[in-house]
Amino acid sequence: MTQAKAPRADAVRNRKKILDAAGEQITAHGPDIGMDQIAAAASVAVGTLYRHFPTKTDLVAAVVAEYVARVADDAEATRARVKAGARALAELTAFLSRVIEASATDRAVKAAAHALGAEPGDHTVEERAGAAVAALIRAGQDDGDIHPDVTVNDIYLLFSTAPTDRPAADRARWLALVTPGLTTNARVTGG
Amino acid sequence: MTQAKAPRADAVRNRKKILDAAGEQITAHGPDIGMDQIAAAASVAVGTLYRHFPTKTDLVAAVVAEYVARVADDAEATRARVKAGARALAELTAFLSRVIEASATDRAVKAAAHALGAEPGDHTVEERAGAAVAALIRAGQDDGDIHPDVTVNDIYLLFSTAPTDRPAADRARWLALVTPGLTTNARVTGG
Amino acid sequence: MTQAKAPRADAVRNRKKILDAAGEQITAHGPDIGMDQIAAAASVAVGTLYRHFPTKTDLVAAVVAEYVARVADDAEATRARVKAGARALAELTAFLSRVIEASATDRAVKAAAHALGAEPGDHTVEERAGAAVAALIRAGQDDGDIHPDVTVNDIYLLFSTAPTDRPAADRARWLALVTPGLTTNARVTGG
Amino acid sequence: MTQAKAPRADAVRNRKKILDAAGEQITAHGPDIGMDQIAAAASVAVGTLYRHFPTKTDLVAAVVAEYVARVADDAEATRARVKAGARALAELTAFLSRVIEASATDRAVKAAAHALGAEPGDHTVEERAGAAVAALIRAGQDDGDIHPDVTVNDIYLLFSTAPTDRPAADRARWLALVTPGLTTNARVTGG
DNA sequence: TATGAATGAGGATTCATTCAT
DNA sequence: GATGAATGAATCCTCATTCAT
Repeated sequence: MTQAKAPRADAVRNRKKILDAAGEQITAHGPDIGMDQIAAAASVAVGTLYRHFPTKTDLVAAVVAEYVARVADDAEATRARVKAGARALAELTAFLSRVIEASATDRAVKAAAHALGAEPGDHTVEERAGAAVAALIRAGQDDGDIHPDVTVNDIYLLFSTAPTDRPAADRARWLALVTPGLTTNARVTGG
Repeated sequence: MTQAKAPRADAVRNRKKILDAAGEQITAHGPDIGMDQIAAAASVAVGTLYRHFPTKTDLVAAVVAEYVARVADDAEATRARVKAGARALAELTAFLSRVIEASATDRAVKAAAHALGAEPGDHTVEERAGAAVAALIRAGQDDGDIHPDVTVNDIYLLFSTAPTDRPAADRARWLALVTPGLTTNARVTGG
Repeated sequence: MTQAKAPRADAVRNRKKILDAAGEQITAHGPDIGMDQIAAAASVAVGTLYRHFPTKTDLVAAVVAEYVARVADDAEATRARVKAGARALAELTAFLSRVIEASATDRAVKAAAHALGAEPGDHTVEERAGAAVAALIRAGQDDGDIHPDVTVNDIYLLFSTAPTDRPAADRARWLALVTPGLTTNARVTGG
Repeated sequence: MTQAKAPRADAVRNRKKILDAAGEQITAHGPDIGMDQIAAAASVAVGTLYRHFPTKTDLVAAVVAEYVARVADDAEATRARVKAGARALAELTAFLSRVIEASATDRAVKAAAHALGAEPGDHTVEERAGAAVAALIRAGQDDGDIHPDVTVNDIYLLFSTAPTDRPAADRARWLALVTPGLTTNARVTGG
């Protein structure tokens, strides 16, 4: 009913600046980076930072949310490609790989979130990603490539345990070790 | 003649108390737990704590070292069993499982170590574990159970990414997902 | 247009309060006085104190600098008087006396500075004082009152060895003992 | 009446070791050196150190006392030489110089004593030094070399303000500046 | 609304001193 | 008597958060 609070052009701009700076700083210096330093990196005063995010926890949660949103976008794009005919297993693997690479950049963000007990604020985004990944899995299972037991939670489990802070070679090897567990004939007892 | 410098009885006891308390507290409250709190949990004064470990980093390193030593012991016992005729793959998997279960207790300790840049002091222990694991792998490869590409580093990679802070069900599922990558017929292209 | 960044009024006031309190506290209780106590004496929180002076060393250095500045002012005023016709030797002696009296208040500050290895930040002030004193000496030498060998360093040497922590009578006696060394016919062998 | 507590050979030896070590350590690292470190330098345990000196203050006082005793010895030797015919003023000056040189070594000891509010324990020694110096002064006054106003306290005043922590050149210059104040024709008005 | 100064609890660490062995 | 481990108050400093301008 009330008007949607007109311009706020700079407020929006500030929010973005802060979010970016926070991501960079946490990535670069770990979760113990100070709020003052984040503010400085964003060329804002601490007060402004606190106006946008009442708590450090809130800020970190927002950074994580942004990251999750990117993952969700990627997941949906991947699903679209599969719908258009791409092989599901290959796409899923590539998706996993991409996410891990991205995480390697955002390194400590997860740690920060965990350390602060930050709760993901926006469940919508997660559901979006979840739906897309579920579709990918189902497609792969229909192809007969992905093991029937595999669920979305398995993918999350792998995400959350990926060696994002290790060198690229380790990350690649890890993906290679982990992929068989998703495929049809990967069961040990299958031999 | 050979009494080893009389009165170290309580010092030894204290060292143990501190190490245990540190493990518990870090596990329970993360790496940012205060030294005072660890001291209190060990029923010691901070000074005592600092007499045994000159730095928080040193303390955490010691906790990690203790944990690593236990893993090394387990690895050697496992190797012994295999030498005595047990099937290598099954033993290795069980070993992995056991280590992860134990880690679940020590939860944040690794994180603390990493956050503080703690260096493992005693490389001997690591080598001990490494040798035992290498022997296990070789035995499994001789059995034709373990994939020829698998190395000790792979095992470490899995260790370090295990979801130690997740519920038991997740840990079990993770192990199931990851095992195929170690076995002979786990190659995707094998189908 | 040219307002100099509005609201520094209280910051300035606080800086002054801190500097004063620090001087008093160090004077009264020596260099080992705690930062918390200085803060309390200044009616400020420790944080404020650290915002103004990032280190105890910095704070002490600032206190010393303030003191040096006052000395420099006095030196210049004295030179001005001499330029206007006053007798140089008498003025120099009086100046020495005044500085020592002032020092008696600032007592342990020098010790604190030394103990903390505080470096004087503002060499300008020292040069200002040095120039003024040099002029005084030269004038006195032109008068034939001050011994030709006397240099600015001699004055500094006397400053730094003045018994600032002794009762007034001692300080006066010390000045009397030391003055002959500066005058023309003070050479022992001159007799 | 009771026997004088027989041997204690090692106790005596320990006391000496501690005193020496304390002197060295305080000289080298200032008054804030730890008791543990002094104990280590003396190759004793802290407990032993505390058996001999119940308090850090006591220890420092003892170190100072030892130093004062050496000065007293020198003073008496000097008086003896004057009694045997040496010129009093020259001897007094040389004595002053020697004491300052020695002090330069013991540097921070005085500071330590002051910082801890250490009271000189053995007034006998001081009286011994005082008597000798008084005799020297009187002899010089009888010679007509030393100004009639000069007292023992003046000498103490100079002692206590000597630039013991400055380079040798400064110490020499200081002595030159200060000597005229002690001699007969040092009065300004004498010209 | 943005700014940045102020707050003050909390953290790691030190060190004189005590006390069990 | 000697030893050295234990104690714990005290110190310097940091940092999330509040609030006056």
